[in-house]
Parts: sequence; structure tokens; C-alpha cells
Amino acid sequence: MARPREFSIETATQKAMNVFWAHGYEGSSLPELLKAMGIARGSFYKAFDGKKPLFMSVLDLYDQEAIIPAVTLLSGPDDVDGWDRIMLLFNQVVGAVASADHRGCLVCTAAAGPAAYDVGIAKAVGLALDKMRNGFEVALGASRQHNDLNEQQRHAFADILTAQYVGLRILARSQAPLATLERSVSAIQGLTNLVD
Amino acid sequence: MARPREFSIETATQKAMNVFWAHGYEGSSLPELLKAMGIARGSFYKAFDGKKPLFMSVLDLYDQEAIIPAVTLLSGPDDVDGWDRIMLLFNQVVGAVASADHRGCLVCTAAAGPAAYDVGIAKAVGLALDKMRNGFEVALGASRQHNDLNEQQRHAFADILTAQYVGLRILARSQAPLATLERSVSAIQGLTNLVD
DNA sequence: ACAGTTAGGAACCAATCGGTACAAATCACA
DNA sequence: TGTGATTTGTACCGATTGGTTCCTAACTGT
Repeated sequence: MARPREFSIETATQKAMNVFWAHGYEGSSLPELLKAMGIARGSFYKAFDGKKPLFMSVLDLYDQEAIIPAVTLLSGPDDVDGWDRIMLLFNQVVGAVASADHRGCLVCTAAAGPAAYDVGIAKAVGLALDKMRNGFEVALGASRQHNDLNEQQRHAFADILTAQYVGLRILARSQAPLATLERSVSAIQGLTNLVD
Repeated sequence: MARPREFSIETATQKAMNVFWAHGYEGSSLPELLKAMGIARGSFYKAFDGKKPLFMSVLDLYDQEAIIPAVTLLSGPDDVDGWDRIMLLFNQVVGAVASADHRGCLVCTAAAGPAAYDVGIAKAVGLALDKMRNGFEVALGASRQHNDLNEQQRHAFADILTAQYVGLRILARSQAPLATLERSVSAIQGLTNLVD
């Protein structure tokens, strides 16, 4: 019926995600995004609808490509202990920094930035983080070491782990020394008791 | 010898700190800062030396007005148990959110933002966070419940608490529900065991 | 009173911000 | 081979960014 699009929205969103991931929302300028996406302004405003709508799409893509896999890892196969899954996740976090990836977590960076004044972004961020929290809770439910925890305790422990995850991701982004992150994560390993 | 300044650098920096604290580094425009500080551009560039130097001064002021008091609280009087001091600090964090203060921690916000690409800011942020970590370590040393921990374990546990602090501060900023923060902090209370 | 020195403040700067308008190019379909 | 529909790319928009210039006002020490 008409002229077809010359680029893939998916891959363009992917490229945009990389930029946002590295420089944050406010730190990513439109020209920079357009250059990375390989498209011009006109095409951009036709396909996406501005910077913020694009970022919402990017948050959605990040959810699929990073959050869901993380939650899946936490829900992991039944034959691997829940706590081991959690440690696997945290080791991935420090592993990323070890391989010079200081981007941290797009959602966590957004939480510290635009989520403070934009309700739409705040809602998406809150949703993603709650997914993580739920993943931790599921993993704790599959941890032998935490069998004695009741539902409330599991919930609360999952909250702690979520905050821990966010904190580590932010520290990773702030060029904190790798040793600090490694020490934290290896210490979490011993964090098996929750008493009250 | 010459015309005296009509404003106090200290109080002007204080006003600037409030703006940065609320809107972050990149989110604070020069006109906004000037309006809050109650001075004009000329005076500003004479007294301070631009946005970033001002922010460095603000980080220093924040260190004096927020970080040092927090560390002092953690080093707290000998007759109050170290772990109680730590809980006092975390309860202050959630208490701030409870009284509608969603600014979080200026250093933590800077860690997620400009610290990622500015080495000067990153260094100041790292210094402040290390102060906090050291405060946690001192408090742990004064905790009866953690008497059995050796120095390395205390160090690692302090790392965890620092990440927890950062995570909570970022969550507070992202308009996370108060209940989540309350649950996290009350759960930290039970986090007394570090086994390996 | 005057000279020297500094603060104050408005006007101005180029650069960049995100966003819009519009004409040319390109397709599908009749 | 038109014709209608849609993408594309560029030129342009006003607003805002952080920073500079420069003249005037205000003060101090002599």
C-alpha cells in the first residue's frame, strides 16, 4: 500500500537501548541516539514518538533481555538450590564489572534518575524491580538453607536482596573498585541466616 | 580594599546543595541554581567557578552535613551497641521517606549519574561511600552480636551494608512504596549472622 | 576626596536541546 | 503507468544549555 520502512524497529530499539544503558536517559542526546540507531530525525519521530516514548520501549526491551532472564535464572531448574541461583545472579553482576562492563543496570540507573520526576518511568522501574524481588522470593523458597523462613520472612529477605542488587549495580556504575564488589558478593554467600 | 561580597558563600552553597539534592547534577540548570542561591551570573562565576566546581563544593558540604554525621552516629557512644547504631541509621533513612523526603542521598544519586563519566566526581563519591563503609565497620566492631567476626568478615559485612544503604537510597528516590523500604529495614534487624 | 579593587548584573555568546514542517523519494496496487 | 500512501531526510524552529564580556556600583585604604 505504501513505502515500507527501511529499518527494523526492533534492532533500532536495541541500538537505542545500548546508548541509554551507557549514558542514562538524560545523558543520551537525540543526535547520539539517531546516529546509533542509524536513522534520521524524520523516520525517528514517525516510528517512535519522541525521546520518552522511545525510552519506555527501551525499558520494555530491557525487561525482556535482562530482567526476565535474571528472574528466570532465579526461578532456575529445580535441581539447583535456590540460594545457589541467587549467588549465580550476584556473581554475574560482579562478573560484568570484571569484564570492564560498568554500565550497571538500566533500570537501576533510571531509578536514580528520571524515575524521580517522571511517574511513567517510575512505574515501569517499580514493576521491573518488583519482578526481581519476586524472583528472589521464589529462589529463597527453593533454598534448603531458608526452609525455616515463613512467607513474611521470605518476602522481607527478598526485599533486602533487591536493595542489595540495586546498590551493587549503582556502585558498579560509579567506578567503584572491583575488589569492593567482589568482597560484597562473596560475603553475601555467607548471608544465610535471617533471625528475628 | 574593595567591594565586599553581598552574600555568604556558605549559605549560597547550602542553597545550591538543596537544588542538586532534589534534582541531581544534570537535572539542575544554572538559572535554577542561581535563583535558589539568590545571586546573579556574574557573582556566581566570580565566587564559584562554574557548575562542576560548585558541585564539588556541594559534595564537600554534603560530606560535612550528612556523611560525617552518619559516620558519627555509627561510631556512636560506647554505651549503645554497634548494631543498634546501624539500625538507627537505616531507620533514619526510612524515616526520611516516611516524612515525604524522596531526595535520597546526594552521593548515591551522583554515583548513579555523573560519577559514571567524571573522574573527579567519581573520586569524591568513592571517598564518601568509603567513609560510610568504614563507619559500618566500626559499628560492627562495637556490636555484641558480631563479636565472633574477624577483621575480614567485618570488612565484608560493612561492604554489604554499604551496598544496602545505597540501594535503599536509590529506591527511596524512585518513588518506591514506603512499605517496601520499611520491610527491608525491619528485616535488616534480623540480619545478624554472617557465616562462611 | 580620590584611587584602587572587587562585586554585581545585564547583555550577549555559540552550542545544543528536543521537536516540527515539508518536499522528495519510494513503494503497493490498480 | 498512474495514483495514493508512507517513509525519508533536511531544513528549520524556539527554548535552553553553560559560559563570557564588560560596564557600573560599591566599598576600602590613603
